[in-house]
Amino acid sequence: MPVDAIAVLAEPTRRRILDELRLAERSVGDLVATLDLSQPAVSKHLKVLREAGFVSSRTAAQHRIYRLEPGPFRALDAWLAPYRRMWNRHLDALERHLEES
Amino acid sequence: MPVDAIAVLAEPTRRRILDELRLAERSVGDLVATLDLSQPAVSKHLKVLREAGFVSSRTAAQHRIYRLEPGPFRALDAWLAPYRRMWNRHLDALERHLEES
DNA sequence: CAGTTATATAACCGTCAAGGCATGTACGGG
DNA sequence: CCCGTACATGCCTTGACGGTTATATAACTG
Repeated sequence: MPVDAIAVLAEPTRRRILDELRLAERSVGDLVATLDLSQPAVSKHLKVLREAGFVSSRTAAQHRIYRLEPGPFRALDAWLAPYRRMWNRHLDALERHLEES
Repeated sequence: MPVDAIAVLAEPTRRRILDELRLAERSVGDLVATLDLSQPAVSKHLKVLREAGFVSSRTAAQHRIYRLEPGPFRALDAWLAPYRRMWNRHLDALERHLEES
């Protein structure tokens, strides 16, 4: 991975942007309006998200439309997988315990 | 959530600690040895992980044994869920495309 | 209970990243 | 073409965070 996907997600504002984009594509201006943040700040976060592969942009007239890209989310899911196995073991143990009682 | 679980995971050293603990419980000294980091640094990371619920500790003689706790991992998985739906839609679209060809 | 081992905390420092303002750039409309 | 709109970039300040050294606390050991 070129940049650290999890570190990118650590920023709450960036997660808010992703939540917005999960619902629909958005222009930068749209995001500025809904996030109540300065336009440069939003653009900078979008740059970080873009370089980490979380979003892509296309130019539509004088607007830039941003959309989600699934790749890094899948990478995060893959990172989580071994831990998921762990908590499934916990669940199994709990089930066995419940069956015994 | 009291603390931001994703921000806690943003630190590479903390992820290394979690990777170690995924394999087995470890004392602080064990972690210091395998991570090649000062003992205070490790203790501070463990404190952050503890307060975020990623690990718990028990006292065994003069050692403190740390172990993973699944809770925050499950929370992260839950956060990821709506995005997982998104990339599954992508997969569905890809499958339809392949069927058509 | 004095010394030693294992871990936690304190104080300090350097770095880095997020935000604001000012400015640059690109694109369209008149 | 030139102006206005939409967005990006540069610069600066500030606050949060990770690391180190030094010190405090806790628990076993003889």
